[in-house]
Amino acid sequence: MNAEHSLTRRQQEIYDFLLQHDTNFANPPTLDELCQAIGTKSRGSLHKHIQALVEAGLIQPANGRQRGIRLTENAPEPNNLIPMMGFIAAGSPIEAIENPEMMDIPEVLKSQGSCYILQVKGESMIEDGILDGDWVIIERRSHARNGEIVVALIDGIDATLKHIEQRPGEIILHPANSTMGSMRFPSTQVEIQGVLVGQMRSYGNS
Amino acid sequence: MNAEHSLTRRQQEIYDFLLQHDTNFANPPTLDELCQAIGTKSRGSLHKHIQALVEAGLIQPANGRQRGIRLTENAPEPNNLIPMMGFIAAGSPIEAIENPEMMDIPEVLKSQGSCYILQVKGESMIEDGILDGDWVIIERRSHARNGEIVVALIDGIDATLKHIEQRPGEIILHPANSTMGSMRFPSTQVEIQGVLVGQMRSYGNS
DNA sequence: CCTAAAAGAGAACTGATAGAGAACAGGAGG
DNA sequence: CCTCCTGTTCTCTATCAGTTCTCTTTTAGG
Repeated sequence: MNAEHSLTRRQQEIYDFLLQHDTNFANPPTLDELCQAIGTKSRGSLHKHIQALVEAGLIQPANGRQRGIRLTENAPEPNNLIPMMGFIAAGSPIEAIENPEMMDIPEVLKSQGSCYILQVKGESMIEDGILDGDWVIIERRSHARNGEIVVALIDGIDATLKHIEQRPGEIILHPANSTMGSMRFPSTQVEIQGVLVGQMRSYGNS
Repeated sequence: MNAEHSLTRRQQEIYDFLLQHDTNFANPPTLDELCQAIGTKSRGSLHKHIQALVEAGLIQPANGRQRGIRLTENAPEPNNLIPMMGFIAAGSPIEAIENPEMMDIPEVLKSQGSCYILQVKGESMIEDGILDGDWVIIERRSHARNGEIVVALIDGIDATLKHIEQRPGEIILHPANSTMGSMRFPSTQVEIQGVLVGQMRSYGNS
């Protein structure tokens, strides 16, 4: 976005310290604490460096109310908002929602890639602890490793959530429900739409 | 309407004290008692902090009749950040974490009340789709309806996640694992610490 | 050697937080 | 009635943290 604001020696030093401090302590350091840690006696001088880092977008500008020097990354959750796209049931098209609601997802439940949410209908994955009504977080991907749980599109119409087993020329989809059988298709007939990376369930608030 | 919901250092300190006091004593503390506990000499100053906490919705506004500083029933956590408090395994104390990490939870996974997160160890609830390593969101509550899944504290030591069945004078805890049996205790021996309201699982990033 | 950028020291200012203490109101109880 | 307890409101300071400023020292490059 902006020009390459290369950091000076001291700026880099301060930024590194903040990164380290961030992982070790709950509260961001104050200017005075920074002075002591970095080894300088003047708040004023240090503040000049802080300003440079703020302009570089690495540090959150002070807000009056909140104290401490805090990195931009952890303060306002950037956007972990991912869309709730619809419902998925074994053997029917994904029931899309016209106006996707965004949900704020904790970091650990999503992957690096582009994700979306589907709500599960049916019990085909019940033995893996995926129940009717659960939300699943899907990473948009067209390939998967064997054994992963994928959203598979069959004949361009039916979408289903299953374990995948890819063999030469064919793809086998395994449910996690001993009352159901596996399904076998020519590779050309199945398209991987995404891979399961997270799951959520709400109790009682229906 | 809403102020910045971030508490100041002192406000947090006072709120923490009240939470702790709440679990140890029957009656809420008076302003003077609070002064002594927190370590300040002025009721007036302390009252300013109390007002801030009232505005944040964490403390009940005074009602004339009732004396004492009392917490709001089911006070909401400020924003949607709720703390990851530790691990829960059937039949051992909750393994607390010294520095609770906050997780940003989607609205649907939590309840109105004060919540926290535990990570499940073991397979005692596997048939309800609660697997080893899952995160569960617990609402702080001391009562439950029969059939709900609760965090139950047995003899003040062992914590466990089970279905609860309350009968006159006794409490039965049911696992969701057909290889395990139910456990039966006198009511006095079991304390409900919270009720399961949500659940999360991460695939593959482990 | 000279110059400009980077870094440091220190003083002064601003606003938010915090504490002390005085004064007031309203109920409980002797 | 008066007095204690408790919550409330108020003013006056003190302290802390971030900001801004000026002046000097160090460092790097031509």
